[in-house]
Amino acid sequence: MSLQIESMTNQLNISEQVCFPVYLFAKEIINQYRPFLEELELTYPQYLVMLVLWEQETQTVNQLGEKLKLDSGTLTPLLKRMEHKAFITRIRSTVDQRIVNITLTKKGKLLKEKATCIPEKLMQAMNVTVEELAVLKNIITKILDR
Amino acid sequence: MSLQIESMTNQLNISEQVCFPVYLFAKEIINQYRPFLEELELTYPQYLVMLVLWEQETQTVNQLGEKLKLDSGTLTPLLKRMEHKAFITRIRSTVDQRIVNITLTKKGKLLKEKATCIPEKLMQAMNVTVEELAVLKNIITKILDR
DNA sequence: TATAATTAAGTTGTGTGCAATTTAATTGTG
DNA sequence: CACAATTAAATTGCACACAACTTAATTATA
Repeated sequence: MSLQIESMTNQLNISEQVCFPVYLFAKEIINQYRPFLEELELTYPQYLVMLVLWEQETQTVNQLGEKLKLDSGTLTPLLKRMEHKAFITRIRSTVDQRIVNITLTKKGKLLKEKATCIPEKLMQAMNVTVEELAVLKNIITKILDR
Repeated sequence: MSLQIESMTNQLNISEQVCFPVYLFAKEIINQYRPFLEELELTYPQYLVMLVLWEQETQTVNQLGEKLKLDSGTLTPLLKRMEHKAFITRIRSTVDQRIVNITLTKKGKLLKEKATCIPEKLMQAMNVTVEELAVLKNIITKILDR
């Protein structure tokens, strides 16, 4: 009895933790994206880079890193792989030789069309409603913006 | 004007996506845990293993994998690192030689005390309320349980 | 009871993610 | 102008995460 009570009120009980479901949820989202993104030859982080570039086709490594919260240690090899797949070009700025400009190729721009259906497909695959997503996004962005 | 409207209604606009904040949030949680877990010589996934083992001190690799949604490709090297730090033992079952039993060492059990304050510290570090966490957990577990 | 099927871990290979450091270029200051 | 400080990427090293495969052991079945 006392054992059960201890277990039920234990802060370290994994079922009580919020961080664990968030961790599982983030992994599950990436796993649900995988089959759709494989058709585009993209991983999830690479897809995020494409999302940012589809909004503005040329950006520095730094700008991408700020928007995606990734450092050059992650981005440099990731961008090299994307360059190898011919979705982007990596061209060092002539004005400031420290800066590398990342630009969408024609192939990269064309990929946007094939990607438009993905958010819809993912919602269906995960069986979530717009309302649930709205509440989630609302709480999470509120916390992250602090 | 039409460009602005296009941008505002574009499903691929990263600011419209829910998956991106979830991805950022999960990373942020791990980053907030890092300094507290470093004091215990644990990474976040290793901490999750400890949470599960603190509830039941002996479990197979399979059982851990099911609870944490990790496969042996992730768990085997992770558990070897935890064994090396003497938090657990890895002993192959004599009844079924395929099975490896993971058991907390004394050092591993003692670590629980030092960990009790972590959930509280994390809530303060991330500046979140119990209510926000409850709503988050409620929605996420509902989606994951489908 | 042989042998096929299944199961549990482990291995290999690829791709993040981040800390710490390095390299090269630019900017700031005496 | 010289030199220190700063900045942008790249590099190195370590730890996941997962797909695909292998190995060894157990179970099921003809």
